[in-house]
Amino acid sequence: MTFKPVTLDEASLRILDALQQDATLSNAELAERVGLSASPCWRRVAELKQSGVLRGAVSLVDPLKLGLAVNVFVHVTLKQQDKASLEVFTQAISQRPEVMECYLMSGEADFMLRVVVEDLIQYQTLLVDCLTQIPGVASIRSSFALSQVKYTTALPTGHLRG
Amino acid sequence: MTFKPVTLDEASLRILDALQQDATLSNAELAERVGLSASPCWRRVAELKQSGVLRGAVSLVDPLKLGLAVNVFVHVTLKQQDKASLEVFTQAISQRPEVMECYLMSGEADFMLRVVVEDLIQYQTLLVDCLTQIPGVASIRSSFALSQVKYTTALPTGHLRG
DNA sequence: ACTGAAATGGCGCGACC
DNA sequence: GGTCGCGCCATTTCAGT
Repeated sequence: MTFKPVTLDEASLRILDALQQDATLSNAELAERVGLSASPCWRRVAELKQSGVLRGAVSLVDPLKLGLAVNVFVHVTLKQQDKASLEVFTQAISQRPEVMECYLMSGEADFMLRVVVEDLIQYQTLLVDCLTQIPGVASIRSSFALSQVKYTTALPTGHLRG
Repeated sequence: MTFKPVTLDEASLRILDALQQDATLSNAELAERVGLSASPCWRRVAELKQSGVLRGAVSLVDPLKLGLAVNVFVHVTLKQQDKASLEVFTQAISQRPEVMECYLMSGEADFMLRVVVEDLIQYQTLLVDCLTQIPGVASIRSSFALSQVKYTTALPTGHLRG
């Protein structure tokens, strides 16, 4: 299980902050930025990786440059909430590349997805070819985003300091 | 404006796919993976960067390892939807590190946020100290995620191929 | 546990085919 | 788009404090 938190001192938190902003930093630059010298900095990064705090690094792409202008939030309810139904839905959703995020929700809707598509036509295709085909789906409600005001991958670390 | 899409051939799409999965790939590894040799591969990456398709690279951190177990979706409506009100809200939200995403929505709610926090106490703090303090906010509705079923930063590229 | 030096080896990056 | 190769610099180890 990946569930146990970790104790992190100030230096490690600084490292996480810096790397969440820019993963291309060389170890030398990173060390300078967090106020360590190269070796201990490198050691901490290695520890953070192997403890699973740092999960890897990814490049970020501008969705508009790919023509992906539309974010759709999809609220899905299932006919039954038993484990098997959830599993089926989860599996079906996970392999769809348009589905960026999926959450199991409390309250009325069972799942909420963020889907990114070029246009409404393409969303309709996803809807009829995929979502409505998944067994156990009772209802689907879609909300459309007009624009993305903020999007970050950098988790807050303030709660772990004073 | 960062709005104009770009024409991308198969090799560039392969590069984007690879880098969206793993930004730590060296140019040599990347070249091999996409079936190019090093120089042309490097040239393409440079072009993708300067055309703004590649926006940079970030490290991803496991939220549970930081004790950030709760995702909250917050639906906010404003008293008026004029430009000034939107601007005020946008500004206030942008600097809060707990706010991971914010979208301007069509339909009933004006904004939708994804907020990540340790627990409900911390969410309550954000609510009363920040969200309800923003001038022009008419109503706030919160939905809680029980778990994150899928989360990816990798945009789909399939729509740009055949 | 951090520092600094030092060696090695990979790779960025240009010139040229 | 591919090949070659120089030279830089980041990574990694080791000894020292």
